[in-house]
Amino acid sequence: MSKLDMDQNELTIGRLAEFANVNVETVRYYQRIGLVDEPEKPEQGFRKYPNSTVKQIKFIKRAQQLGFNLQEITDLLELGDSHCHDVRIRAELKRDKISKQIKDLQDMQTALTNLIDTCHTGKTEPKCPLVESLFA
Amino acid sequence: MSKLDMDQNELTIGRLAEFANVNVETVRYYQRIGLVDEPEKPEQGFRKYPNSTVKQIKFIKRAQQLGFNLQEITDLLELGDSHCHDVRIRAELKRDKISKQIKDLQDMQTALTNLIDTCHTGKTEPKCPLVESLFA
DNA sequence: ATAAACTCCGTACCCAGGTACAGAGTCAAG
DNA sequence: CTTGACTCTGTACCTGGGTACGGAGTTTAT
Repeated sequence: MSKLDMDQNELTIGRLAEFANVNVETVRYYQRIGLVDEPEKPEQGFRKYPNSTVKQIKFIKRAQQLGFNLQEITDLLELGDSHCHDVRIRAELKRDKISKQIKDLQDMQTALTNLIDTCHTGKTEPKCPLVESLFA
Repeated sequence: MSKLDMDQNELTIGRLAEFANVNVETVRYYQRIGLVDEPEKPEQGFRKYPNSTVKQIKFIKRAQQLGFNLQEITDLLELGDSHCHDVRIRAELKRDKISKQIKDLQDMQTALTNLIDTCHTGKTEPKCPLVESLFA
């Protein structure tokens, strides 16, 4: 095993960030809030990060895309491998929350569409019926 | 017209906030960002707000519920009565944005549901398949 | 051996949309 | 005429998810 191979498993923060497609400052931020472990600082030189941290950050980013916030992701990671049932419960809760968000947005959409229709009817009104109906 | 009637049309900030169902600090905040006009401070006593400000704040709150942010609401109010066509365009743009948000959330929902199904298949796995598949 | 590039550390700042609070002035009721 | 409730003003703080920066120290390439 060459020194180069070792290096790929012992990343500096810059390379870690590069592989994980995040900013270096983001990694430090995740460490600050306890979402990612910070390796001990060696006597000599810079901190070394294992390859697994790349995966962990990618996990975080995927979970964010699913609508989990960082606190929820922290909780998920703390649950870890052991409490599969709890993880599923959380995923289901999140799915339900998303359903509600969708419903709210659909209501907004409907209301907006109604307003826009109002606006279409009165062509050259002195006052915009859309604004008027929001005021009413 | 009694003095009491006058008072109802000349509100203090506290009564304004009460009628508009917002916090006094929120009114001040809206004034700070130029969303609501701040009346001149009289030589003697406190500022007086016209009843129309109540309507204006309620408009803001309704528009927020439709997904407009305060900057967009500022723009809408500046357009005022005159440019009905522009108002309609903005409403349509907002509606389109909401459509996209709904689509994104539906994608999240699908992804979460798939993960939850994965979780159901492996009953008593040593590692949670849901977490594993997020890591993969 | 030196310069560029990187890391470390602490702290400050960004966004939106407010909320909180201190200290002073003012108003209204009893 | 005093007491309690309200207003005014300025400034600081909050949440979430980062980003920026300054002045070290360290490493790597030439």
